[in-house]
Amino acid sequence: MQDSEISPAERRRIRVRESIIEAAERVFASEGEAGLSIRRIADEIDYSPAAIYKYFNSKDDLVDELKEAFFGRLLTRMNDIADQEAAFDVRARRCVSGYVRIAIDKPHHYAAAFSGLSASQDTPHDKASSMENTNKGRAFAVLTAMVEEGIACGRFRRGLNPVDAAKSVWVSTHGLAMMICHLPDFPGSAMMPVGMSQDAFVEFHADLVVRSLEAGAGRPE
Amino acid sequence: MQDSEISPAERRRIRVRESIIEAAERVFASEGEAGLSIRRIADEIDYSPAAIYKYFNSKDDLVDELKEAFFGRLLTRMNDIADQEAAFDVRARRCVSGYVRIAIDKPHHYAAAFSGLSASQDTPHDKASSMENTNKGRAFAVLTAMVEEGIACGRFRRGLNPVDAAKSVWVSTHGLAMMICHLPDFPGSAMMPVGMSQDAFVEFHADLVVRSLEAGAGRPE
DNA sequence: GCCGGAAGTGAACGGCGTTCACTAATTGAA
DNA sequence: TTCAATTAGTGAACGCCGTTCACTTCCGGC
Repeated sequence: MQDSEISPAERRRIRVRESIIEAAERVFASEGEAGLSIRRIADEIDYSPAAIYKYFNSKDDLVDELKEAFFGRLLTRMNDIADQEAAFDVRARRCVSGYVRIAIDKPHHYAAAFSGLSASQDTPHDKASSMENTNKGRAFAVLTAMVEEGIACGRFRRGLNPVDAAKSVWVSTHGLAMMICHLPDFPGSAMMPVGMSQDAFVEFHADLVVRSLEAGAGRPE
Repeated sequence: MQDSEISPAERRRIRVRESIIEAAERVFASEGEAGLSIRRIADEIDYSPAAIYKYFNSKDDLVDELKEAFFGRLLTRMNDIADQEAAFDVRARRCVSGYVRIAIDKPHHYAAAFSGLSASQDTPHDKASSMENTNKGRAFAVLTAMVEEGIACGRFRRGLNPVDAAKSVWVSTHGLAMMICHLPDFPGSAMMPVGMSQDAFVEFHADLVVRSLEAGAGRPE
């Protein structure tokens, strides 16, 4: 709370640390993980490469911090959507399309955030630590709550396990996000007459994803 | 047709080329794109690194060939499923779960096959070349045909554009495949009581994906 | 037997992450 | 104010990487 508590030395340290992250973020956003090197960051902030290691243990640690920050922004967006005053169907579809739009905004970030498979490897899910404490986990919780609301209000099928259903929704949404990250002009990159615009396809897909949970006379359970 | 047409020299060349691909495939499957280096392949086949460049213009070219071969196997699998004699619903769901199972078999291959964004960058979709001629494109065509059959036989909503609907299905399937590639124990890596087994979740997701296209009294169009 | 082209090589270039011995600066205590 | 101890920052190096190039060696056609 009181800034007087922290010394000038600490303040300087924080400033430098943040300048590293800023530089990394800048390079990352424009050139992706491939274009991001310790030496490049060092150039950007006029330090020697070795200096970075006084602030981060490894490049992976640094990149992990970028990812977690990205999930933080994603979480904020998800919460914003969940808190909107709108019909349930609208909010539900916006959960999907809003999520995808974040990937469209920062494709390099999104793709990278889901690339590493180390997180659950080094600590093989020792407690319930893998989720719950991360922004990724919290964003998923927003989705689960949305599904629960849908079941409670009768829009979604009773008997659906909210966690599993939320996973399925997440996965379907993730798929579109990834596809757009890797094939930047995705709807249009497959097949001939281009079909819809990207925006229209995102809405279309969001509709289908929500539909997959809806109660209907088609077939029950 | 006649083997006598090709000279011993050509035959040797082909043998070496294939030994390179074999070695690459081996390393790739076990250690992923990160563990695959020209020097490593050279070690594996007892050649110098420079020798590889007599057979491939670049590492990217080599990797592209691995990817295309992978899509070839995926296409075979998709065709097998489409040709099965089974109720439409069963085949439709198997399209999804079978696709995902390939990603489970060869996660490194699957993830890598969708990582690069170069393919549509260098030739910015000059003709209709980006698809149609690739195994990826042909696999997608199988999916589109499946959707068309569903519409024709009344299981899927009339008015659905088959290409767009197939894209949505593909994307949802791709999402699960990717998730499993990156978080190897995916269903279970999110939230507490683990829920279903991976197999069960794949089937569950396949069902939801197919449902999203189904005709039902819920809401029309 | 000879020659041209292909196959294969070793050394090098520039870039990468990372480490380490080192200097320069800052701080807290005497 | 001075001095020791801690910290920030550096330059050079190590071992990787993809790629190139001059070079030798080998093989097939004359």
